[in-house]
Amino acid sequence: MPELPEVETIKRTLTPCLREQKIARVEVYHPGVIAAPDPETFSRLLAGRIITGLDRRGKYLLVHLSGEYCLVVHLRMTGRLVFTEGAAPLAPHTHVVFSLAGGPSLRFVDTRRFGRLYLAAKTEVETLPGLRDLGPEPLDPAFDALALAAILAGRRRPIKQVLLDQRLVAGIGNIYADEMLFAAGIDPRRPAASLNHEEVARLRGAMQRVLEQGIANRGTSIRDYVDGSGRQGSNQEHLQVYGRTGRPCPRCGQPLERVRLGGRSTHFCPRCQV
DNA sequence: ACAATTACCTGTATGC
DNA sequence: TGCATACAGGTAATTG
Repeated sequence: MPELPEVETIKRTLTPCLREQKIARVEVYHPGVIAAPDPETFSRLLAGRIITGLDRRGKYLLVHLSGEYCLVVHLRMTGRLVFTEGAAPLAPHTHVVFSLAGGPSLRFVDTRRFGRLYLAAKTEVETLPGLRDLGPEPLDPAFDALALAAILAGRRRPIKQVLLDQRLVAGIGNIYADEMLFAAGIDPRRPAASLNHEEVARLRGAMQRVLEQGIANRGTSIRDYVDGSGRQGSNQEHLQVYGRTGRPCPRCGQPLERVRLGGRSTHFCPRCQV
């Protein structure tokens, strides 16, 4: 599922394909995926604009456009944004096609249709529902142990649920949350505020290492994720605990366990994570 | 203020 | 083979 490293990889693979390209025409095959404005206005306002650059904020992809507009995309679980040369047939579940001048296209494909697209003036991007309350970027140099400590202070919720709360930290999903807690040797069920200074510092280091490794491996492809060129990542080959229930812990050999935490499956080593 | 639950969707795996 | 069911999980809305 597209979490921070996957969206970052999509941003990096799409940027050279899309920069300075002109959107000639936009076809919406499933209006439900357009969050705002209404699909007709969405298509009309996009046609003729130049893509000036791409950005990422949490799990959101921002496509900057001429005329001070911005296309905002959230892929949720199964969404894909793929650059396609020429007139290849549409993949199943293709909901929006952005035809670029000269023949190529950018296609939004999403089997479960959870993903959403917004078109907004640049000035209102920060005020969109999902972006307004987004927490800090965990890979920002300013996100140090002190910043993490301030986020955890006073919170009795399990540490994993805090890591998944986009209002507190941006971009972490179920896979990377499990991996970073294993890397830090911390039990995902621990109340967030129960971590001592040393554990907070360790977790912060693990968060950055695990996310950087995900990016270096071009994302985790378990089911649906592919980058902007349609290629799979390789980070699934490096997962230590996610999806490995019952297999030996890579550190101590104890069988890995799975529990449900806040409705989400949570993978951990009962011996290494305390 | 916080926590738990449900809705949104469909493909895949499993059990009978 | 066919059918029912569980499960995957990001976010918003709802309920407690």
